[in-house]
Amino acid sequence: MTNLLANLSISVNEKLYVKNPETSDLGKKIIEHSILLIHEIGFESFTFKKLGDKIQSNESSIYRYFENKHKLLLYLSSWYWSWIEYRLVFATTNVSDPMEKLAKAIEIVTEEIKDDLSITHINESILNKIIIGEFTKTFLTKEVDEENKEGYFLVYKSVVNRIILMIEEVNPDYKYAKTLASTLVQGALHQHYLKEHFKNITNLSESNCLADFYIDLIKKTVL
Amino acid sequence: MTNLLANLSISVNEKLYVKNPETSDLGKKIIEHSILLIHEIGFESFTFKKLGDKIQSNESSIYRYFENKHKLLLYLSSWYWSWIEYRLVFATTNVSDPMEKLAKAIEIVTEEIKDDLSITHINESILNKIIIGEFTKTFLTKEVDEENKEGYFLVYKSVVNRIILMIEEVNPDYKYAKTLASTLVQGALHQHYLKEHFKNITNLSESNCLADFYIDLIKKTVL
DNA sequence: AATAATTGATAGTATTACTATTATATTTGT
DNA sequence: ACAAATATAATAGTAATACTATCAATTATT
Repeated sequence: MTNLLANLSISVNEKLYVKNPETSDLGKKIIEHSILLIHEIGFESFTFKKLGDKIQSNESSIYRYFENKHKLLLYLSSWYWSWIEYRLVFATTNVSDPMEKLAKAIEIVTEEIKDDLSITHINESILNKIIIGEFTKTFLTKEVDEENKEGYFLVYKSVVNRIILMIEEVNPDYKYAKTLASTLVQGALHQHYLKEHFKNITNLSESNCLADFYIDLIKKTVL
Repeated sequence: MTNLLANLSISVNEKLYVKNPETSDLGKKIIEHSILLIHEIGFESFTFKKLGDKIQSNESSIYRYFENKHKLLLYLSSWYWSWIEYRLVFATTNVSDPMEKLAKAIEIVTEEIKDDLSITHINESILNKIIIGEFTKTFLTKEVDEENKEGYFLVYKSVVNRIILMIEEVNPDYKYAKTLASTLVQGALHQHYLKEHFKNITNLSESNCLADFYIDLIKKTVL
C-alpha cells in the first residue's frame, strides 16, 4: 500500500493553485511545512509570512503558488480526500458481499491515521489531524456556492457518493442513504475532535473504536 | 410558548461579555444587528467597525460590550443553546414514555426555525441559520481547551447530556449513547447546511424532514 | 554564453483588531 | 432642578494581516 503510493501521485484541481507545488522543491516544501505549521499554530494564526520564515523563504514566493491560505487549505483537503478515496477504492474492490464492503469503507473513513505512512513530503498523520480540526472551515464560508461550482469539493463529494452507493447495495429500499453517508463522513471527523477536546460527550476512546459504532449502527438501520 | 418566553430571560455566562448587553438599548441593538450582519456578510467578513456603521454607533462603544467578535459569537451560541435547552425541557417534561420523550427532543434539536418567534430583539430564525453556518467555528480553535475550562460550552454540552440521558432511559444497555447524542446534535446542523449548499449528498428537502431520519435511526439502533 | 524562469528582498497599501484619550450626551441621586 | 456619575461618540494611533508591485539575484534551459 505504502509502496504502491510511492509511484502514484495524487493530482489536485488546478484551480486551487497558481503554480503546481508538486513541480518544484519550494512547492513541496510549502506543502510539507504548511501542514506542520497549521497543525502547530492553528489555521487562524497561520500566515504566509510565518510559513516563509519557517522554510527560509519569502512570503512573496509562496504567493506564487497559492492565492491565499484558504486556497492552500482547500488544496490540502482535496489532496487528503483523494488519498482517502484511493484507499477506499483499494480496500473495497473485489469484495463481493455488500455489507462486508461497506464495513471496509467505514473503517477507512473512520480510522485515525496514527503513523506517518509517507515517503513523500506529506505527513498523512498530521494532515489527518488538520482535516479533523480545519476541514469544515473550507466550506463554512459565504463563497461556498461559487467554490462548489468551481469543483473545489468534488473529491469530498465523490467519497460520500461512493459510500451512498455501497449503502444502496446493502439495501436499495433504505430511504436515507445520502443523509446517512454524509453523516458518517462528517460525523467521524467530529467524533475524533470530541475525543481530544470534549471527552465526556463521546464514547470514543483508546479502547472504543469509531468503526464499531458505525458498523453497529448501519447493520441495525440499513440491513 | 412564545408568550412564556416574553417574561423569561436567558442568561449567558458572564465571562463572555465585558458589559451585559441585556442591560442597555445599545447592548440590545448590538445583539440584534450582529445577528443580522453576520448572517448577511458571514462571520469572517464581520467586524465591529461594520456593525458600528450599521447601528449608527461607534466601534469603540461595541468593544465596551464584547472583547472581540469571537466572544460575541460565543455569546450568541450560548444564548441559542440555552433557548434550545429551555424548549427541549419544556417539550419533554411529563412525557412518561422514554421513546416518545426522546422523539420530542429530536424534533426540537433537528427542526429548522422558520419564523421569527420573538418579541425580543433576537430573531431566532436567523440566529438558527448563523448557528448552522458558524457554530463549529466557536470550538475549532487552538484555544478550545482553555475556553472549555472557562465554561463557554457548558450549555451546548448540557443539551447533549440531556439527550444522552434520554437515550439511556430508552435502553440502558446501548453502548454508544454519548457518541449517538453528539452525532445527532452536530449532525443536524450539518444536514441543514448540506440542504442549502450540497443538495445531492443529503436526503433532506422540503418534503423530507430530518427528525424522521433520526427517529427511524434511533428506533432501530437503540430500542 | 545568452536567455528565460524562478526565487528573494524590499517597499507599499488598505484593512483589521484593537487601545487610549477626550468630548459630549444621558441618567441618577439629592 | 442641578451636580455628579456613567455611558456613548469621535478621533487618533499601533501592530499585524493580507496582499500587490518592483527589482535584484539565482538557477535552469537552449
